[in-house]
Amino acid sequence: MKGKTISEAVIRRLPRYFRYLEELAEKGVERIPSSRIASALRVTASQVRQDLCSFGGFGQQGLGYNVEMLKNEIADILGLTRSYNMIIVGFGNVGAALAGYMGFSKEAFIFKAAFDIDTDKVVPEGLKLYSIDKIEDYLANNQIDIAVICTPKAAAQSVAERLVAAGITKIWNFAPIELDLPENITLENTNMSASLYMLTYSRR
Amino acid sequence: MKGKTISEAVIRRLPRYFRYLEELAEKGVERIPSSRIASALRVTASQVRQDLCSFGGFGQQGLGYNVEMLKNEIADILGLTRSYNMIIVGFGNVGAALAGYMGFSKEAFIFKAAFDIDTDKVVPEGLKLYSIDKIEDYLANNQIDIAVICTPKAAAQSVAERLVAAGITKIWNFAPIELDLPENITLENTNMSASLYMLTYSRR
DNA sequence: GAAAATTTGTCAAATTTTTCACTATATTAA
DNA sequence: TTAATATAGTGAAAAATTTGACAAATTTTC
Repeated sequence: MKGKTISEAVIRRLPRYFRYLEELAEKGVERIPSSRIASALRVTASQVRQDLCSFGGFGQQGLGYNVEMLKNEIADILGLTRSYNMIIVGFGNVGAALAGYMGFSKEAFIFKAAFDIDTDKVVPEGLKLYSIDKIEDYLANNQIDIAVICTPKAAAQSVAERLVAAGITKIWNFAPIELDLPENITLENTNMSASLYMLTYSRR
Repeated sequence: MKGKTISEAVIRRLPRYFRYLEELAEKGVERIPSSRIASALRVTASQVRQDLCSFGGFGQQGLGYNVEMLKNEIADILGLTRSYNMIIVGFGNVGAALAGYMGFSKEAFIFKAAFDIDTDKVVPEGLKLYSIDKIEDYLANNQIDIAVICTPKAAAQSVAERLVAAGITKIWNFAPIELDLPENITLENTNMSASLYMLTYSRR
């Protein structure tokens, strides 16, 4: 299926493949068959092959896939080969957790600054904390790719509007509210509850 | 479509409907048409109607849906009308963020205890912190519905196995690793990176 | 070196999901 | 009271996704 555009469904699975391949690479695994990827991720081997084939087919019949090669290919598709400057707005528990989170690569995602009402909070080495009033100033003088909203629900919409007005086009929202923003803004919501509800919902 | 089983795709959207309906209810909105739900959630009105209809059709032609009624119905489907006792294993940034998170209803989800190597950490009022060695003891004496894993990557698999051995069947995993657990364990992964990667991936 | 085993790539079928188009019902305005 | 408007429910078409099956390529075994 080379040359075709990669479908939404495939893209959504890429982060999982990527993370698993990172794990394998760390362990020094060099090659892996689709069947093992499948069982680790609880999907079918056919799906893994179909997915991987949709952007090129890097496997080798009889052998499996080259872990390093596949990992790099996926990183490239996901845009992880460059770096992104980020700011966090609202430095409460969630903001602090993100700033300290070890799950994403430190090279690709650079937390430049955090903004909060309380500027006396303790922040990790290297991160600067400013008053939330300074957002516009800061954005006028610094090139920022992604803004993360971790404010309480009540503040989220107005903060989002200010960010957009200041030129931000990619927003990662952790506030538990549906933001109403222009179509051209790329908005990703991380609804922590959603995943939890899948545990309380009992299938069948 | 009454009577039919609710499809996977619909279930995954229910938490979003639910959160939006909570918002509306808070604002005192009594009725809402599918078209408004659709634009708020950036989906089509047709999909909203189809989804809601799949578990009963609580709307009224010409009028829209009753917010309170719909919210309760979804809460019921998602299993949010009872409460769940939870423990957090690994009380770092992420564990602390969850314990303090305001996004999910405090009635339904009760954080009973946290476990960490360092028992001197500060925990919120009402939550007890134990040494991670005490997990088995604790689970033998307390009825717990859901365990949340927030340990570093390296500890996650072994912690998960201990939880399963101690009788836990529902695990919410925040550690950035694919856990390998028996089929009968309900496992939900929250991969914080996944959502972020959707921002760095540029469509088209 | 031949046979057996492994494993990908890929086509096509099966299934699921989404969208469309229209009917029925309710409300509002004239 | 009637016409216009708004809106849910629903069957069916369309689109997207997943699964199954198998040929082709490669490695391993004997």
